[in-house]
Amino acid sequence: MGRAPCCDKANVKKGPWSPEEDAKLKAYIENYGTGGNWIALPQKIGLKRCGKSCRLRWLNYLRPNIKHGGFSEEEDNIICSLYISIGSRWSIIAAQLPGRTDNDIKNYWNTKLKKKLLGRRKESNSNRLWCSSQYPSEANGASDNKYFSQGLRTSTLERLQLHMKLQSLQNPFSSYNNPAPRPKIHPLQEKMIQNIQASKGSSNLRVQPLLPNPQAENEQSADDFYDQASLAQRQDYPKTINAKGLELDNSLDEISPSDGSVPFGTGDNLMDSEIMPKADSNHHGLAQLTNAALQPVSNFQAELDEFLNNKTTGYAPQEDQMADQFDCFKEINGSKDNLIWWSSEFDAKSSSSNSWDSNSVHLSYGMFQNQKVTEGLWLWGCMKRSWSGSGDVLRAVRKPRIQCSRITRHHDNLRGAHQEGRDGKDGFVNRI
DNA sequence: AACCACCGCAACCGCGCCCCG
DNA sequence: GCGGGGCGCGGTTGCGGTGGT
Repeated sequence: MGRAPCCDKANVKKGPWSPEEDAKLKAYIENYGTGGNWIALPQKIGLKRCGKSCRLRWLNYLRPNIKHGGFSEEEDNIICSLYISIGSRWSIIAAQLPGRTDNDIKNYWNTKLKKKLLGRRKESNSNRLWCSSQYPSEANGASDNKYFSQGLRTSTLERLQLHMKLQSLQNPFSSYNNPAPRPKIHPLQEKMIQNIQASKGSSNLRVQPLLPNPQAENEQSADDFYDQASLAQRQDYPKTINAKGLELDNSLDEISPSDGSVPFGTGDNLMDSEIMPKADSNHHGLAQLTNAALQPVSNFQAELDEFLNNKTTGYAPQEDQMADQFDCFKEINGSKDNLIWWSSEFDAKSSSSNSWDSNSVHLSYGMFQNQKVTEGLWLWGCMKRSWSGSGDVLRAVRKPRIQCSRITRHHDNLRGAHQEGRDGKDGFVNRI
C-alpha cells in the first residue's frame, strides 16, 4: 500500500515554470495569500500544477527578497559552521541567511562549497572502491548489501571529514594528522581557521582530550580513561560562545593532560565537544534559532555513537569473508596508497609519506586493541589509519574497519558516482 | 564541428511529522 | 486514541550550459 498521491499526477504539469504561471501564482499569493492550503491553491488560480510544486516555486523563486547566487564569504562561513554543527538541516541553516532558501544553500553546498572546503578526491582508486562497495552483489555474487545500508548518514561523515580537514589545517602537528608541512590552503579555509582560532582565544577555550596522553597518563589504564571521557560527555558543562555563534564545550579541566598537550584532538573537535548552533542573535548576524529547531538536532557524537553501537555490534563478518566480497577490503590490507581521502596536494603528500610519530601509532594500536574503547573513538582511529596506510595495526579490528571503509567510500564518491550513474549520457564510467 | 563528461540549478519525489476532526 | 490530509524537509533527478578533446 503506497502513499496516496497529493494530486492527480496525470493532470498536472511538470517541469520548468513558464513566466505566465509564475505571474499567476505570484499575483494570487500577493493578493490573497496561500490560504493555508497549498493543495487547493492551484485549482483556485487555474494552474495545472501540483500544490507542492506551487509551494516550492513560491518559496524558492517567487517569494520577495530572494537572493540567488553570489554567496559572500560571510555566508560561506555561516553555512560551513552550521553544517559542521547540525549537518544538512538546510532549512535551519537557511533561516540564518536572510534571502537564501534551503534549496539554494543545499545546491550551493553540494556543488561548490563542499568542494572548496574539502577539496576533491582522487578519482581512480576511490571510484573503484566505491563501485565495489556499491555493487557487491553484482561484482561478487553476494546478495547482502547490509553494510552499505547501515552506513552513517552522509552528512554526518561529511561533517566529520570537514571538521578533520579544518582541524588538520589549523593544527598540523596533532596526533591524528600527518606531520607534513602546512599546506597551501584555500582563502576560505584560512578565514575559517582564523575564526576558530580567534574564538578559542577570546573564549578561553580549553583543550579537551579524547584519548589519554601516553606520557601524562601512563599510570592510568585505558579503561579508566574511557570511563572518564564518557562521564565527561555526560556532564552539563558550561558552554563557551565563539565568534560564529557556536557553543564550544570548554570543560574537562579535570581530565586534561597535565602537560597541556593535545593527544587527540582539541576542543574544536566534533568528536570531543558538543558544538551546537547558538540560540542568540547577537553573534555575527545569526538570527535566533528556536528551541524547537534545536531540539531535534542531535550532536555529532550521538550520531556516531548511535551508528556504531547499533550497527557495528549486530554483524561481525569474518575478515576472509569480507575480503572475498569487497575489493576495498583487500586494498586496505594490500596497499598503503589506496586510501586517499583528500586530494589536495597536502593530502596526497600525507598519505604517501606515512610517517607517523611513534606515539600516535602506539595510541592507534591501543585503540584498536582495547575492546572497551568507545565506538566513536574507534572510528576516529580507523580513519586515521586509513590516511596513513600500512595495514598492520588495522588487523586488530575487523568489523568496524570494514564498515568504516565502506561508508567512507560511499561518501567520498557519492556525488560523482551518483551523477554519472544517473545520467544516461554519462553511463557508469566508474564501474569495474 | 561533433562528441563527451562534468557542472550547476531548478524542480520533483517520498517520507516523517503535525494538526485536526 | 486514531487516522487521514497537508506541510516541510532532505535527497534525488532532469536538463541546459560549458569546457575539453
